[in-house]
Amino acid sequence: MENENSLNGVSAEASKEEASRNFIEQIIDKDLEEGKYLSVATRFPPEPNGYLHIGHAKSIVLNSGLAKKYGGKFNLRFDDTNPTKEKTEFVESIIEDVKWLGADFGDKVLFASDYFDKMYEAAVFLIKKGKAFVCDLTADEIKEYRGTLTEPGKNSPYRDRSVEENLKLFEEMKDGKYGDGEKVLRAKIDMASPNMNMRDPVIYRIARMTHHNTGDKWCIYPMYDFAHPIEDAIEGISHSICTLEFEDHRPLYDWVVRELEYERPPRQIEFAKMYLTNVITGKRYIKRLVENGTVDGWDDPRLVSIAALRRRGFTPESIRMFMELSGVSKANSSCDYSMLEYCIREDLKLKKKRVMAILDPVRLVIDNYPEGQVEELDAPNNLENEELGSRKLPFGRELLIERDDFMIDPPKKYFRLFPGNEVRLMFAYFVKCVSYETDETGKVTVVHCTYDPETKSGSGFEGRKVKGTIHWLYAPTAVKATVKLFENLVDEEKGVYNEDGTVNINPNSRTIIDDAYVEPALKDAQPFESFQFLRNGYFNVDYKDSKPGVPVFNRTASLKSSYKPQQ
RNA sequence: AGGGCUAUCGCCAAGCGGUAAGGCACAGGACUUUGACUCCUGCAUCCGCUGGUUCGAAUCCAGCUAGCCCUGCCA
Repeated sequence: MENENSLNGVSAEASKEEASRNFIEQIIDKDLEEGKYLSVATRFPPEPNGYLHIGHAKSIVLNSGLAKKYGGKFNLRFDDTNPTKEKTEFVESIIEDVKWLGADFGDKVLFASDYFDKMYEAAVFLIKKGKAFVCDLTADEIKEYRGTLTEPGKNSPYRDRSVEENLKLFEEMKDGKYGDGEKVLRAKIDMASPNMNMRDPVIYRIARMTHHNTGDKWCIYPMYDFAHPIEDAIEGISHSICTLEFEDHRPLYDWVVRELEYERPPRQIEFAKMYLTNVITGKRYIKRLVENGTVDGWDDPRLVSIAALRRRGFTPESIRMFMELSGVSKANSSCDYSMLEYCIREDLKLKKKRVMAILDPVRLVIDNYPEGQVEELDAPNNLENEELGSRKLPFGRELLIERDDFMIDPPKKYFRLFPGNEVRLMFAYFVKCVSYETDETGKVTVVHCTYDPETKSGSGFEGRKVKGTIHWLYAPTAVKATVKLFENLVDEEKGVYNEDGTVNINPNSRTIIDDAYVEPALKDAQPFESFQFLRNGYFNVDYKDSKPGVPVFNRTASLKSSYKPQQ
């Protein structure tokens, strides 16, 4: 019955999902069963005030995934109720990132600001019910009146204004009769509530700012706690999923939808944000790193913004797999980066061509190979996926191999090249090291080998086996390329943050290799193209630094290795 | 400290009174034209602590402890 063919972790995970549902799905199941909702509608409601990062991806994948799973709808809605922080630049980048992640929001982007008229009407409705009042207290006074965590607040002296007066005052606020901050509209709830959010929260403030969407139409703007439930209700959201810090706001959320008398009010559910261990996501920290040149920009491949992950070579599939794997709960947690790396390797493994690149070259000369002779060898692009076909590789007397694939005096269990040892050149012949040359500093400059024509790859030679297989490039046609290797931006020994608010940067977070070499065909690799460089990892063509014919490769992830160099 | 939430293997995370799933990581081994992949094997006698209820508790009760969040006219 069950699909037994699970090539990757996601489908295996998906079938398990049938048995074990996360706590949100359990709530939804129950709601649907009880007829509380007829269908599922979710949303991702970012404020357009910055770039999206891996943490936001959790919410996007969760919400859009839920809608898909339950055959419901998923909305992308900008929560743009505070013009002082928001920019069109960010709405564009967010749309791009959400699309890239593969979340289906039905081709329409929604804006909270499109509901400003309805929110205004809702506020008037509350005033008429005697549930909201215009307050003249200053911000400082409101704070004073609010009380503290352990002491109740006290009522505003303006709390008992008549409905008529409130109506008039609120309209005047809208019409611009008052200066910024001069008056606010407040919900009339309970100044003695142990929940600070319920102590007559401000629901509308005056702010003369040009809004990125509505321009100068409004000088009053609704607060999050008032606006959000209305946005959800207008869109027919069933389950409004947000993060843990809004748990205390739920009573207010419920108060708003109840007082506004919505028929099938949305339900807020909170989950724990997912973090990655030892990464920087804070805007102000990243801003500083960008400004002081520690990183290239907001999409520096060492960062974990969606744009950075994309540039580094992560795929939407790998991000989604990561979110599946890491689960959903209410316990604050921080995932190891290794889990994300596992996902990208898993996704790329069968999809990408496996080619040869030499990151740190040393010359290898096959002494008994005819000078001037060049042959074309056939090399499968992916031994585990025939569909990727094969390519021809030039081979001749002078090759380039990886410097650490040769050792003059190797430790035990080193089974690459060393004097007297024979290894296989991948897709080519067995070669045996006969001698080597060094420069005056003792650095190896040339490795001399002899090859055995009988051992040609694909010839079916079974005469003897070798323990090691190394990769190589035919020197005359190898293409020089730049390769960038990355380590965590953060110094993991020290942890992310210092007491003084600075971050600990790993001085070796990026290694730029200008004289790496790749196969001839890679000269024309296109931006965002990915390859596995055999034995070196997965690499992706940098879309910013590459130029036509001169690719720059970012290492997305290394390959795992159980080889431990011994003393 | 007033309120809210959370505590299960190094990291995620199932579990919902019947005697600790799974994944990542890690460690062995097999296989191998990537020391990769794949495949085996191992990895919590114990569920923050202490009591209690029960034939039986990670799951129920009580009390503690620790962590996170809340006093924006931010979201």
